[in-house]
Amino acid sequence: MLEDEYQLDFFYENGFIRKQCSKCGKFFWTRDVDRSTCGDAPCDPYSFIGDPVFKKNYDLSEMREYYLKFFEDRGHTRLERYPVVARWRDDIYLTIASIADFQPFVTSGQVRPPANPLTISQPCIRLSDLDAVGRSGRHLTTFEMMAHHAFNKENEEVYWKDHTMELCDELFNSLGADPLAVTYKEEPWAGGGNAGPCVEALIGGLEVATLVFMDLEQSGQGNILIKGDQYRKMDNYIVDTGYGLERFVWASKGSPTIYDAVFPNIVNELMGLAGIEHELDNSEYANILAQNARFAGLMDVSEKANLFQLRKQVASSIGTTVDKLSTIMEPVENVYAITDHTRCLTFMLADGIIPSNVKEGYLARLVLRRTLRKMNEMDIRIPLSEIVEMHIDNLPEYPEFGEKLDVIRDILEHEEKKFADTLERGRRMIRKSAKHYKSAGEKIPLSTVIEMYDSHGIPPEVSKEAAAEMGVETELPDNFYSLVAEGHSRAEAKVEKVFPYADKVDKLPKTKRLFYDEPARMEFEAVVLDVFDNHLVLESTLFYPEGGGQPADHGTITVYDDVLNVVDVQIVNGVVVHTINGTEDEFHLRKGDLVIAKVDEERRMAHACHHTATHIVNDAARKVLGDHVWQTGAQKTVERARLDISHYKRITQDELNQIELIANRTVMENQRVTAEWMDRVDAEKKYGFKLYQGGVPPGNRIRVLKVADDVEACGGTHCTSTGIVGPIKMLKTERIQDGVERIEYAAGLAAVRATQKLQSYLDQSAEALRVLPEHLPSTIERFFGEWKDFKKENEKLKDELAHVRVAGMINDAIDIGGIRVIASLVPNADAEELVKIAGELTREKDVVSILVSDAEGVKIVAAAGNDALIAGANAGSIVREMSKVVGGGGGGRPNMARGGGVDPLKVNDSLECGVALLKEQLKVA
RNA sequence: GGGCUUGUAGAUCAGUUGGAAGAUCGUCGCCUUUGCAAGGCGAAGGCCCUGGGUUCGAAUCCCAGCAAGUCCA
Repeated sequence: MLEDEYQLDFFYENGFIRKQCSKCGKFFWTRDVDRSTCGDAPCDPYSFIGDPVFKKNYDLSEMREYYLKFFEDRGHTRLERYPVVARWRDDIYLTIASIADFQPFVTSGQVRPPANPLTISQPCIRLSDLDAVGRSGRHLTTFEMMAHHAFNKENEEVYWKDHTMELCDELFNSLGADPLAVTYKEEPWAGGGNAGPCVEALIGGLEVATLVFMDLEQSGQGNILIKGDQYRKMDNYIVDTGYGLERFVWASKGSPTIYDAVFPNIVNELMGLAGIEHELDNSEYANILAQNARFAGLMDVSEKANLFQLRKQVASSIGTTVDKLSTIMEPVENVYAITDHTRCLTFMLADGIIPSNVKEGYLARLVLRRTLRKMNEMDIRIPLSEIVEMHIDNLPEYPEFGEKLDVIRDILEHEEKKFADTLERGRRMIRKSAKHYKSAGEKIPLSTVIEMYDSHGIPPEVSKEAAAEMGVETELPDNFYSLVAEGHSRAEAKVEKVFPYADKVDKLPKTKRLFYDEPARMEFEAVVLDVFDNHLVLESTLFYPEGGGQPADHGTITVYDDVLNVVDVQIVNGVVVHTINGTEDEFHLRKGDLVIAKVDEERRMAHACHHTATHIVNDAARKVLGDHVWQTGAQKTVERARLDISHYKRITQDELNQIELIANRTVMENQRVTAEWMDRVDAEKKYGFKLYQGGVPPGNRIRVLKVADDVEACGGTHCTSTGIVGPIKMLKTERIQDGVERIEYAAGLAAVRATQKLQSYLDQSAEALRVLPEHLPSTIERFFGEWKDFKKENEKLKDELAHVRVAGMINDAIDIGGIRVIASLVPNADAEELVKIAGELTREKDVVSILVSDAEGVKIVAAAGNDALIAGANAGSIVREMSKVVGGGGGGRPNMARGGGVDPLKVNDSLECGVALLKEQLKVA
């Protein structure tokens, strides 16, 4: 079936023939009648190294510009790149392909494309082959996907396969590629719920472009089977191409590795710092790298076993040993990886990712720490920010990077310190553990190494190294990381809550939402469209459904004489569903009834104040903390609101005060709050992706809300001007994740109430201490100091008291088998005092003391001096038995034990019991 | 979003089965020394993160919170 897809006029008219690869069996198109292989790895090895495929060599910006200009000249609109962090999507963190820019709404046909056809060079980040980066000679974490896209609809076709192939082929020809060297391999493509035929463009053994003709979508009813899944034709069909900028540059230069082609000056600089002579003019050295890249091109080197295979092949091809080769290659590979990783970090941080322990922030930290480890290994002792600065200088076509330099430097310094601390902490833990296993004469077990990594972030090599310094071996198998993964329990798939009547609701027309046009109106009449149990759908409503962190409106709906309470309002696919407190039996509503409804105005106003305040605070936070601040969540209630923002440090009280001041200033300026329905594409162009801080709404048109300098796509109900918000009172900050700060505040009347509450805390505290509130800090400090002094003095007095008492008590000792025994009641003494007395008494070696007190129930302490112990006395068992008598328990060591009970009347019985037991122990009849 | 680890003296950390809060470094005082480095003797310094619970008794066990670290999606 799919075969027909590739029978293009373009091929036939341009002298191509379809062949089947003699090695992999796949079909491909070529102009070369003698060719028998498809041109892709592993069927064809790299031939471009040392033998560039284009007539001229290009650096990144030249190549990018050439490409974009080429497509611009051929009717495409050039688009600015999108950020590497996919702010407009909630299903992926990073931009992994140019088409990701247009998913999901443009590709689904819901939103018109920003231009059609268009061309773009989109920086992408893929961390899936992290281990291969540096080793394979071709893998990068960050690359630019140059692309031209055409979005076709039935009866509105821009262009499809033939023209796409034509453009691609023309591009190669214009760059001076040998037409006979270019092959186009057929390779059906599927991913992310879509699929379609695809052609890979290959030259010199290198895949440089992928041309996807996306025209299928996954569907249970589909009749096209690809890789076991069913697909069906889509109404719209999309030309999704991807040309690897870095690969084009590499192919144009023919350097041994892609790294030497893409950022040669930084590679050289770092090689120098690492003390490696990276002389590509040296043909022997260049040959090693080239051979490595050629062989690596044929395999996946992210696995250790494969890496060894690679080494073996390269070693034998140049006539050396694996060991010798490894000592040459490993440092070079590390430097390549460092160069690549730092470029990745440059894009990540400049586009606003804050390193964190969750989400995309974790990915940034992962790359960052990996880089630091490699730098450490290579003994490159410069701040990370210096390398990042080199990249920024190297990428003048991204002027926005330079503007972020100060924040980036700050973040990097902070992260470097953090990692150094973590490692130092880890080394200490390992040393401790090593000491333990050394004395036992054992290796450090795997479980410890896993825990060090999993719970404390200490890479296994670091553990091993630290242990080795102590002369202890470490158990560290090759499949360490998979063992770590095994230890993790599988996350349970969460069951998403589905509205039970979703099917029926889907058939109803979308509810007219009146609250946008008439934000001040609270009463309305409407016709009932349908009723499901206690859920009610009206044809129009003033009730705001929960959304955007704003809770649902409450209120009443009156029908005939029944007043029904609305306790929840949700929106299901554009249909607003009101939930009534009660069951259907209790009220009598039918389709077509006319109801009078009233929204709880106070609740709505409180929400509106907090919602508008949230935008104001967000704006103020960005002004105080910096432009990297990004809203990651928000929630409003009647009493308070909270805003989560990305920030790499804790917010200080001083900063919070500033935010509060700026926010209240915005309020006092009484600026108009405006909401405007805009075309999505226009809005994005005008305001950027900051629009989507509160979430990404669906649809072609979005509601753009402007509050002060904050512009966001927001569907909430708001105050009409900032003055109406009233005072904004900061309540607290909280660190909900590393890199995410939560600010809590109250606005309007809630702010006044919050302030009053704080005031009452102060007043109550001041009153309790009988001072004025302004004297609280000094008074409390004094009190706390005095309390500590009293505590110490109390301790001292008890010591002295014990000392004094002891003198009297020792005289009352009775002799039991040569041991002096003091068994007595010490009235009102607490356990602490008894211990002191007993301790004091038993400094005499031949003494056993059994003390009982009637404070707070019964306290019992027994102690035995050294001679008494030898004679058989055991305070522990004495106390245990005595405690039973008074209805409690106790125990301790033979020389000192404590216990107690609840029955003070049995104090004497208990003492007698203790003495009797002691006699037994001392074997005195 | 899920998992794991940790909060004890100024710092780094011990603290057994629940039963007398410790070590090392640092600080202070005295001694030794021509001086420095160091050594000797001694001292100060603890809401054992917070709040509940279990218990005669909690740094220790349980629950909740706060703070910190870390792995993964």
